[in-house]
Amino acid sequence: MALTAAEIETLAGVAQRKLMLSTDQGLSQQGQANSAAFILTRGWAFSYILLHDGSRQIVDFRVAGDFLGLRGLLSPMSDLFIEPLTDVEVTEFQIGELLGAGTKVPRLMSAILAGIARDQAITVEHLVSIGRRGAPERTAHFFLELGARLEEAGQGRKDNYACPLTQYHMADALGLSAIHINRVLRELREDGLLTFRKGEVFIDDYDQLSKLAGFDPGYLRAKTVF
Amino acid sequence: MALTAAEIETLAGVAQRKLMLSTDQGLSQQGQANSAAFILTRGWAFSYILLHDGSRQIVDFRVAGDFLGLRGLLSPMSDLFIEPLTDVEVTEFQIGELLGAGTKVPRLMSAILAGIARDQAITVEHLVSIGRRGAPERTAHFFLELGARLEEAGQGRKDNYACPLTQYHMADALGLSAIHINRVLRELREDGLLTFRKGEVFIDDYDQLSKLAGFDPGYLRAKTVF
DNA sequence: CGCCGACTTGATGCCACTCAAAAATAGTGG
DNA sequence: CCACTATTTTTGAGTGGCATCAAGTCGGCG
Repeated sequence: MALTAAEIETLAGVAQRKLMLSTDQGLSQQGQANSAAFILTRGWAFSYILLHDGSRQIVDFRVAGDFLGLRGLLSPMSDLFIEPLTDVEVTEFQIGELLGAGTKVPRLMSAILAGIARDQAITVEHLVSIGRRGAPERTAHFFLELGARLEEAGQGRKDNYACPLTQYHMADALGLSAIHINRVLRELREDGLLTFRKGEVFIDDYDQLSKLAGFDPGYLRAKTVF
Repeated sequence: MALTAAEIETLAGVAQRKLMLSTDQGLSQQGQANSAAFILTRGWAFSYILLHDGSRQIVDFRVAGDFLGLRGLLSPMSDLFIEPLTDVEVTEFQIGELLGAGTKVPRLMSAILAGIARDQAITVEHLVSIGRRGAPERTAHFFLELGARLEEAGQGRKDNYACPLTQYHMADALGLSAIHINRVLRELREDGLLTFRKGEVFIDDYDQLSKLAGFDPGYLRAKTVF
């Protein structure tokens, strides 16, 4: 988001410490205890909600550069859990300090708000997918979004990237059953659109897939206010 | 959210002008042109996304006290439209001024962020509903949330409130067809749980309905950071 | 009175779920 | 290195929830 050197220095003054976490260490409660949040610097994580009947809705997969646990600090008793999906590296910071720095450096606050707005836009797009797109379109859209985000984060190419998800993860993110995800993936593969194999995504026909999904990456861009 | 007199005065210094709008006047583009956003002070509005195939996903219904169009200012080319559902009264403000006031009065900034976090929590809850709840549970949850929000806004009781929605609105918000919404409403009515008639909602058995929906209003509360 | 939007109901069909189980892959300890 | 187990992927069969198509009812309004 192109901060100046001075702004990055301010941010560095806030950043607290790097943490390494592995798959079994949830980090939603962790942050809430000491009102800390995180920026994910390496690996994948995901945020989800657990329903009373045991089913799970994954809200988003988080990759390098994304905030983690911001909402938990602004909303009490957040039932939104966050878990690493791979081993991850996060940098922890105090929410108060970050916002304090933001008040001193308006452009920093603007960047924070832009990040929050982007997360909101992503959630809305997921809502649209689940609410109004059929299973193949939804699945296609999912992998296109991931590709765009990963490429932006320097984690691969938008049409070919490593992806540590199981089909159960995809199912819980897309509001489908894992079995049906499997069938949809096969269909997309046989149509020469997308291949998911052994933790790697190959988008075989980017244009056709984008057209199928109605994918427009506009919502992933954020705008600074000041 | 209990601001002090001084804080409210700061807010009043920001507030620009009251506008009256009727059903046919969209207000998403309106705000973006002059980087203004709104607080809805009377009436109902709704935000939605239009898909290429003409279908519509309603993201949220907005009632008195809610922000309108905040995201459009933080995210470029927002494809999120906002429209009045009834005649509405809004107070317009400049986003820059609001945030400027926020930097001077940290508790105000905290309140703004809490509002944003609440909106995010609401969107996530809709995502969960559409992704993992069946049609009756989803519909029940919808009316319970509306009731809670309206009661908080002083617009009725959580178990009995005026509701100017058509079944088409509900369908597009809940990811169902209007026809199926109709059947679900009948079912809920016949089970003595909820009655929707002529623009008014009666929740006949609040506890049973909450249990059916798995409704927990915790996510509607926001927390101040400072 | 005639029209139009919203609501209601019935019939039919498909998309995606569930149940069931085999095959492939990964992880583990001997 | 191999046997053993757990996890993930894959496929089949049957079912059901919700969509779509079709048509009729009700109420408001010009």
